Amino acid sequence: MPKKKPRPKWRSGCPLNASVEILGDRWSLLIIRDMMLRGFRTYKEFLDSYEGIATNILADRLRKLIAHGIIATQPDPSDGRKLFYLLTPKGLDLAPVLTEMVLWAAAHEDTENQALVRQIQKDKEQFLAAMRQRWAGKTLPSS
Amino acid sequence: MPKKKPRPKWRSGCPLNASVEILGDRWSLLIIRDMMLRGFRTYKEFLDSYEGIATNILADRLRKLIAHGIIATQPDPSDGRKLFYLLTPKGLDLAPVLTEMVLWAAAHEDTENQALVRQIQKDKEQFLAAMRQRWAGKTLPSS
DNA sequence: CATCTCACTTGCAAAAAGCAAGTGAAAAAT
DNA sequence: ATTTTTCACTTGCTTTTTGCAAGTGAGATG
Repeated sequence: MPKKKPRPKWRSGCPLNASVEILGDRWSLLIIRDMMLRGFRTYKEFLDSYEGIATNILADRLRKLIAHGIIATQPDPSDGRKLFYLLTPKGLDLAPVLTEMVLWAAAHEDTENQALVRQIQKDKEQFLAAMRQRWAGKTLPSS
Repeated sequence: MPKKKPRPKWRSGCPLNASVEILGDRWSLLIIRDMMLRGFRTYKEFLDSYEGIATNILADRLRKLIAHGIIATQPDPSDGRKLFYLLTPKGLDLAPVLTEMVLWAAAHEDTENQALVRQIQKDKEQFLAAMRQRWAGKTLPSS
């Protein structure tokens, strides 16, 4: 039988490079933020998010995040038009990355949402534990 | 007197968005990795790094990192052609971000450099402390 | 003093991002 | 029941960014 993983062929084997190739653009992490911290689940919610992603870019990023096993979809049982996008365990594991990026920007740039920032600063580990708790039993398998 | 900060005008005030606007591309964090973990300091070293950044993109990213106060330059006293690029304290503060991105990719993708990964996994805090130690007295002020 | 190295710049093609408008299936309103 | 609205997209087009190849000028090296 053929290979299961036909080599995603990264530019290099460096783990940081892999992260950058998957997440290194101006939108992917914001979509994950909206899911993880704001509880957004539908296309429309992401589209209406404050930064204003274009609809074709959103569709593309959702496709790529699904392809990378970071998010997955579930039909809304009560509305045949709607699709729920939810994190996979791999996607939830991005919480520490987002957390550190929030702390870095809060420390060095003029940003808002100081409530969240102080909560993280107060106890990072318990913030992450709470996040995992919020998502317990809600993540989806990656396809 | 005029305002010191004439509003960098982010897409939003969210700290994660600020991080993404500054670092969200396919090269910036790799340059910082090369400086932080590999001790690269010159244009040529970055240019010859494995992933193969194009020279015009490298020049552009270095300019932007300087503009954001993440790196700064210092002339080589023993060679008038050479310029040393070094991290500022703000740049060094990206260590936790890089660290978490390395751990995430190592956990979920097929990557190399398991020696580094295991070192980080064994004791993240002492890894970061060692990094700060390595850079103690070597960071530059941001212009 | 000719050649080489270093840190870039320039010009152009290709790829990606951004914008506006459109589509089809399903739900809601009339 | 039929029109209208909502939802999750797609399509077409323009602008911006990326990538590649070649070139430049100041400074070092042989």
